[in-house]
Amino acid sequence: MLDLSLPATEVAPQLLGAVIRHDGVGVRITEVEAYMGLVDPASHAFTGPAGRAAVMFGPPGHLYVDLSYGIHRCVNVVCSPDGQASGVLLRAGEVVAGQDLAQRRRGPRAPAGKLASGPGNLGQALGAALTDSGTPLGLGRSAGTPAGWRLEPAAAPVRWTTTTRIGISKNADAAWRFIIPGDPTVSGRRH
DNA sequence: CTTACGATTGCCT
DNA sequence: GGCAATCGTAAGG
Repeated sequence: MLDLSLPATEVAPQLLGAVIRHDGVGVRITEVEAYMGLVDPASHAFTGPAGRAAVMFGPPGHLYVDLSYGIHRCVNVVCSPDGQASGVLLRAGEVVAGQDLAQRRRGPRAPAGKLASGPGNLGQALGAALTDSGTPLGLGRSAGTPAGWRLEPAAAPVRWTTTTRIGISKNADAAWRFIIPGDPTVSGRRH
């Protein structure tokens, strides 16, 4: 049973194999990272609830979308109870619905099998915008609502392993990256 | 108000 | 393997 009010390090492995859907595209998640708020210098919430990180301190089950390097939209799932901040960054996945739309968003040169590999690419494939930050994430299999954000928990637990996180300089030793080993859509180093 | 800096990507050598 | 692109924040004057 998926409980987003748990700390991100607990939630992260449970998101592997889950499917996130938005605006016509569905992605089966294969790579995530946990960010632990006030106790994690690498987290955007490390400096407190001001500014962009405010949503991270809000209730769990909402989105936190961040602009990276001026270009890329990174999609996070807010975890921990209201008032506490932690979140799971979705880094990569396999497009399982809306292939054509995802390909159009990523451009004709993007490899068809890696439309959502890498945090920026995943955000682009899903059509994530900065204004989606703070949006509630619908939980469970979509009954009929085609629009909006939905998260379908994994049907069965998947095998996973941990590594250190990618592209950060602070708290770089924490093994808070979770991947499905051997999956071809995982970005960057595979261990 | 001004400046420096990324939870990255893709093109170049 | 190296590096430029690009813009919302956060930090500093």
